[in-house]
Amino acid sequence: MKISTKGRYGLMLLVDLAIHGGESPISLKSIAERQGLSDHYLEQLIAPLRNAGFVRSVRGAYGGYVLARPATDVGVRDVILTLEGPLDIVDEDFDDGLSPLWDRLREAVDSVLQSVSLQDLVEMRQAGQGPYMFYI
Amino acid sequence: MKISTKGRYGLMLLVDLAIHGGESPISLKSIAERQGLSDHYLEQLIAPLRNAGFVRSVRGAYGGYVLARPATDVGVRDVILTLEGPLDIVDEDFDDGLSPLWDRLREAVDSVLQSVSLQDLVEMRQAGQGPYMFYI
DNA sequence: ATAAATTCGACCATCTTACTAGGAAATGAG
DNA sequence: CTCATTTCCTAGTAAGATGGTCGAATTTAT
Repeated sequence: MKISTKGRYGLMLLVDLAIHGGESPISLKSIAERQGLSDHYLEQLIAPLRNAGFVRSVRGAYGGYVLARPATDVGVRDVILTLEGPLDIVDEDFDDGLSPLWDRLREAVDSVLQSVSLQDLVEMRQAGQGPYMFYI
Repeated sequence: MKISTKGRYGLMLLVDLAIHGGESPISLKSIAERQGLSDHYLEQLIAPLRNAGFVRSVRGAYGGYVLARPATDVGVRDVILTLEGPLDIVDEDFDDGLSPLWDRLREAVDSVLQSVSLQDLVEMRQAGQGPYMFYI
């Protein structure tokens, strides 16, 4: 019952693009260095994000990636869905007679993810890095 | 991001015990037949449930298992926790700066599971098997 | 041309899942 | 006592997912 590093790296990737990105594209290498990740692995994660239209790519020297839409218009649920596949809590094709329970769980998760945008994550990260950080 | 068959079989097991169980113990074999599962596999699932005190076992001929507590006193969250381990949405030992998001997700899942008892599952199953079943 | 990038396809080690197999130990019925 | 029944315990295992690595082809700014 987990969200794997696929989804997490993917979100970190987009957050980094939102923070450091502007007009000109940003290379995966620079993102990987900033976030301490493997740039070769990030390639595999950004491919579906590109296909799904979250980012645009610019090939060649000084190329890289740019957010295709403003961070406020990118839903975390859609990103997770793209990288992790359908967020079924249980395997659908096996009936245990408890589907109302699994439905309620899925709705609960869905509702949280639905309510958060990429911009929210940006602010979340910046709050975490700020000089006045407290754990309440 | 799933609850595996471990947790689901475990819940089916306890629901079956709650429905068909009374004074005398019920054998895993009979449960396995009713639910269409492998009795040998169920053994492995009921072991932790026994250790956690959800069921009592009676060895020997005409032995089996009995619910240790009334179904209303058994929380679904505790059962899942016993069978699936901590229901962390993400791996804790890797900081992506997004912990508030993961915390909210865990709380949402926790709150749903917390609110459901084994007795609720019994009624859920019986409603699903009744003659007047509608999908709203 | 050359260096910096993306893109593409193959490969691999480790872990989890969902089992199966076999037997030892306990216990009630006859 | 003995035997069938049932729990209890330890291994093993096939398939899939996870989390990568590696090498090479392609594109493009300078």
